[in-house]
Amino acid sequence: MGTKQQITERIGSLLRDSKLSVTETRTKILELFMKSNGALEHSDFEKLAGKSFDRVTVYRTLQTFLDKGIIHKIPTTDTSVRYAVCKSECSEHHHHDHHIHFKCEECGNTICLDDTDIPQIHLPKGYAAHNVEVVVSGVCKTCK
Amino acid sequence: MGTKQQITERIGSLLRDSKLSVTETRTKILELFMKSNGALEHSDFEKLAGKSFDRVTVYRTLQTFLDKGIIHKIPTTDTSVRYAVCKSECSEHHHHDHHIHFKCEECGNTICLDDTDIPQIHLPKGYAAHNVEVVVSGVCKTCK
DNA sequence: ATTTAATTTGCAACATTGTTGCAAATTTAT
DNA sequence: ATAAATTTGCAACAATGTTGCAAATTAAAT
Repeated sequence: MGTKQQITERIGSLLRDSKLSVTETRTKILELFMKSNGALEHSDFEKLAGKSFDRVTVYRTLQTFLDKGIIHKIPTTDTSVRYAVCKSECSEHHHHDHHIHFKCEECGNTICLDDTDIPQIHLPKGYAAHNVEVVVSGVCKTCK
Repeated sequence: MGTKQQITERIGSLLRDSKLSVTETRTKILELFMKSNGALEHSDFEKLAGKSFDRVTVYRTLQTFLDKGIIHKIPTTDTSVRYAVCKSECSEHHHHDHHIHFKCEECGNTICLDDTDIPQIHLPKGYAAHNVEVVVSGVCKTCK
């Protein structure tokens, strides 16, 4: 993972690569993503960081990160929107974050399974598939 | 599909089978589900039915239908919650609504693909899968 | 068919979540 | 160091979801 210093530097590069100003809020939000080993939703930022930044700023920051391909959304069956950081190969125009997601029913954590194959889906005649989203729920490694 | 009379009768049976009172609101909401050939979200009911019933009643009715296994939720990457009617074999305790979902990027419609196989996912060691949700997006039959 | 009991509905009030405009503060470029 | 551009926080608002309770509707019992 590296020292705090190193992490901050890595986040700085990530932001500069995406042509974004390196601000305190953006750095802190990315730090929270890196610390948590799972997906985060909006309300988590308030819980994790208290009132250190404004709700509006969080919304705007997450939207910016989405636009730049730094994070991606994970489908849910409730009203919450969950986000996770993309792998380094992702960019604004080219996403390599095709992977399945796993939600643990015990700890509630959602993680990206990068090394698990995305299945081939054999659709009925006449349908064209552009994207396949898979969310598996069950019990994760650590909760077992 | 049958006459309006027949549909109303079928909905009545469905509700009675689930041990629910047959009310105007419930009947009308189920009618809307049957008419639409796709998933519906909360706001659709206000659009489709105007102010014929209260927002609160719609929320409560959808929750009741979920509890009884009459409808199920479909995962999305936004804050909306989409619902679709379950097949007849579903009940409060035993759900057979395991199927994948397809969202058309053209018409925005989400449908259940009942005859498409749910893929086997080979998870990393230590993970146990209880449920697999698949949402495919692309272009549907009619929009092609 | 009436009456009674149980359930459902609609209203009001509130809580949570997400959005927009704009001035102040911060960051980047000169 | 200064100017330009961007980002942030505040206020105000809009949309979405929840709860308690009285009135209305539905189901059950006579």
